[in-house]
Amino acid sequence: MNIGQAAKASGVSAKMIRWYEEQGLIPGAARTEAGYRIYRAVDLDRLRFIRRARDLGFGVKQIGELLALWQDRTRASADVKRMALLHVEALEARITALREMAQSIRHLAAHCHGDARPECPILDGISGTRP
Amino acid sequence: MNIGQAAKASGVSAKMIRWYEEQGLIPGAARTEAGYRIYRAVDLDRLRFIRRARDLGFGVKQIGELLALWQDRTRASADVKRMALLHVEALEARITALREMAQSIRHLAAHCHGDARPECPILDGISGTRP
DNA sequence: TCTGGTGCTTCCCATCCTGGGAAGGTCAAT
DNA sequence: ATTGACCTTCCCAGGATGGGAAGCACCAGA
Repeated sequence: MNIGQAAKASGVSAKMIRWYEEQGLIPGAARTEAGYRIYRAVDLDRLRFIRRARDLGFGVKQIGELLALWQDRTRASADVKRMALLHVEALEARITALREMAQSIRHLAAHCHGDARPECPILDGISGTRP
Repeated sequence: MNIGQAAKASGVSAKMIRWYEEQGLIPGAARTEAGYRIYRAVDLDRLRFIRRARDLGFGVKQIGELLALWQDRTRASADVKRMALLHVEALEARITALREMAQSIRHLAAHCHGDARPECPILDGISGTRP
């Protein structure tokens, strides 16, 4: 299977497959004589794992750790759970930050007429004219 | 006022001040004969504006637009409000995505014993073993 | 006046993940 | 044999920030 087919089958673009290989997230693929990368079904499992982990917001480094845990038949589920919950906390921190931004802007916007007049509490708020 | 003092007074690091200048967000500062950038009080206003806008999650391009609106005494407040609410929507989209990630992980983790045993629904979920 | 410490300058690198595109080689079907 | 789709590597971009190096400028104290 060529990289393009592996990309379609796994949902990871060919570009990203090459990049994950470069980052050490997947082992260097076998090559044909012409230099084409060759993938087998088992490689697709790993790619799909990576894609799902990415969809869950894990970073490359964490995905590496998850892959190691996945391959380690003797790992304790506690190790995985700890990683997962730490990641949830990180996500929640980002959510909180974004929510505060949105709330601040909504607050400013609530006082803005939003008509043809130039007076604008939003710009006043950002500029500090109206603290 | 040197760039270091402007940085302290505005809350924008010297590095970022240079970068904003390069990006066209602030006009090229005047220079001493030795090449040092010179800032005046009015420049600080602009820097503080940028910092607050950044704190609200606006990107460089949007901050440029906000600055233009800020300087334009004849703009309609509706224009500003539209931008602000669009940005709120963008923030909410990101929040939603992050919340879905966190929720998915929490769901997987809820079924994970988190003890010394190797069985782990989290890894099963990511790998697709347990769809 | 010399000197040391601090601050300024530019330039490069790294992050984190993704995509675009160029130049050139390969494969398979016509 | 030609063509079109696919592969290879390499470079570039983004968006915002920080680290650090090499070299020059400034100021206070001896």
